Amino acid sequence: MARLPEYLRALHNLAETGHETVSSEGLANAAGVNSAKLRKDLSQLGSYGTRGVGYDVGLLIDQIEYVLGLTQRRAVALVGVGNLGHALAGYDGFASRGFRIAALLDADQERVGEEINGLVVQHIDELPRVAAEESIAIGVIATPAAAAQRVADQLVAVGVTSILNFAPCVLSVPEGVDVRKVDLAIELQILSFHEHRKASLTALPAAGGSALTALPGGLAVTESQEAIGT
Amino acid sequence: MARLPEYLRALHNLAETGHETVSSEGLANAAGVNSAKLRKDLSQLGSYGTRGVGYDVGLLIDQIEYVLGLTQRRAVALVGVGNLGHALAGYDGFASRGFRIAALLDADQERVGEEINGLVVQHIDELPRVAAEESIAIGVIATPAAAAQRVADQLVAVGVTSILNFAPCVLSVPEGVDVRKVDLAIELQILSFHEHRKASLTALPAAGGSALTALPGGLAVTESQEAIGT
DNA sequence: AGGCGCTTGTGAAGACGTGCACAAATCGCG
DNA sequence: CGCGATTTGTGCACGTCTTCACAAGCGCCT
Ligand SMILES: NC(=O)c1ccc[n+]([C@@H]2O[C@H](COP(=O)([O-])OP(=O)(O)OC[C@H]3O[C@@H](n4cnc5c(N)ncnc54)[C@H](O)[C@@H]3O)[C@@H](O)[C@H]2O)c1
Ligand SMILES: NC(=O)c1ccc[n+]([C@@H]2O[C@H](COP(=O)([O-])OP(=O)(O)OC[C@H]3O[C@@H](n4cnc5c(N)ncnc54)[C@H](O)[C@@H]3O)[C@@H](O)[C@H]2O)c1
Repeated sequence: MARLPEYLRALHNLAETGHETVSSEGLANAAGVNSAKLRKDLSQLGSYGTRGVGYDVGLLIDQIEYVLGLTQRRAVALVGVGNLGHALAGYDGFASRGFRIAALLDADQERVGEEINGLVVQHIDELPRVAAEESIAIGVIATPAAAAQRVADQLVAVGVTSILNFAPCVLSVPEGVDVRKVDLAIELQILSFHEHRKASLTALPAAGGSALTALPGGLAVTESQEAIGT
Repeated sequence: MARLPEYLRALHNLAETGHETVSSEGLANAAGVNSAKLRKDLSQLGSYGTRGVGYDVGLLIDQIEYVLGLTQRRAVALVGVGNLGHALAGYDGFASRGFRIAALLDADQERVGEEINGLVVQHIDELPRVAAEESIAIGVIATPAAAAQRVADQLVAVGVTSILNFAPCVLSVPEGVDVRKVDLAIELQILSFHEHRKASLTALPAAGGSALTALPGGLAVTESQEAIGT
């Protein structure tokens, strides 16, 4: 389930604020989901809370971290140390959430040798050696779109089976390799769509427009968070 | 539909490579989705292709851009010009996809006055004035999680109804305000989950483990892209 | 003009996710 | 020890999304 990491983050927050147990409703609130959904997710997971009491925060954290495979600190290789790559390399949120940036790689000789956050940028051709030394589990692509497919192929070639792609393009990978994409422009465009929809609704409260102007009203967008509490 | 932006990007690619028309199958491939799904999405949209030929690329781009509300170049305010904020401010992919970064805001006096990409960082207290001047449509939050809710409140107070949040926390906003969240650690954790699942499957090909080790096999994660072609 | 191949648009079936509502279980307290 | 308050786990129904499959439509070639 894609919501498990969200629960995990909320649980860590709760643990830091001293809570030892939490009810499904409390955790659901903290994670921004329905309590029934949360209970169903957690029951799928096999972990058990105590009826009448709730869930043991520490136990649940361990359970979720186990299922997510976070018991081992996975090594991440970051390819493309440009504008975005720098920000990612300097981000401490990875380390605190179960990951270790094990290598920074770039094709630009100008960048090779640069040190960021205690790591030295290496040339992309070093990838096979680095992968062997560090047993890279996840590859992050932060290169321009034109280079992304090639980098993906290189990552796959050295045995990486999970890729996080920031370049705005679709990657072709062999079966068994997982790709997740983050595209900021797409996120903005989805927001823009909602803006447009909202504008159309207020401007034309009682239908009337052409098929085109009336259209945006009925479309749905998933994965969004709208209007949670106040 | 959340897939429209993906189609749009693929269409722009096709337009640049000289294609004038495209079949649903061709576009579906380029966007990494099923062709039937794509046709259904496009028919929902009301735009029409020509049977036996396909879709007119230029026309379809116009249609989708209209529905997404990209005919007007929306103004974006970026709050939190730190590690990540710098990368975003320096990113040219926004401008080319229908957006204009209209303001950079930060609470740190040290950062106020700094110029990035032709824009000067202003103090967050200037937000009301900036919003009035630039008619901000979308707010991007790139501050630490602890400040995110406060910033969101400030954005809402000046009339922003769409927020893109990079801070790892859930935001409470009034009804009618849309929030989308991007959390890189969550993306990595989902990949880690898949790694774990794959490892469990190869290690225990014929069941046998405890309930816990057997569990990761049956869980699904949406929004991912797995094994598309080769 | 007619037929043929190709492509769209869509009906229907199935899979999937969501949320309600309630029984079962546990704890605390009298 | 028993009862009530509380909370989990889940059966069920409903709506949505996905995919297949095919009829209808269009253009081209003869
Ligand atoms: N900067 C952002 O905020 C941002 C936001 C969203 C998406 N993106 C996307 O992220 C990607 C990177 O953006 P950026 O702003 O950092 O670009 P950038 O040009 O600053 O950095 C790209 C880096 O990749 C390196 N590179 C190029 N080809 C390579 C190869 N074959 N192997 C290894 N390294 C290679 C370059 O040397 C450069 O250092 C782009 O696809 C962009 O669309 C960036
Ligand atoms: N750097 C990354 O690659 C990365 C990746 C994923 C998520 N994030 C998240 O993005 C956020 C920012 O990360 P960062 O690395 O840029 O942090 P950062 O500390 O480098 O930058 C945060 C900036 O926000 C400013 N700020 C703080 N409070 C503010 C307020 N109330 N109003 C306006 N500005 C305020 C600070 O002055 C600072 O400039 C964090 O929540 C982080 O978890 C960052």
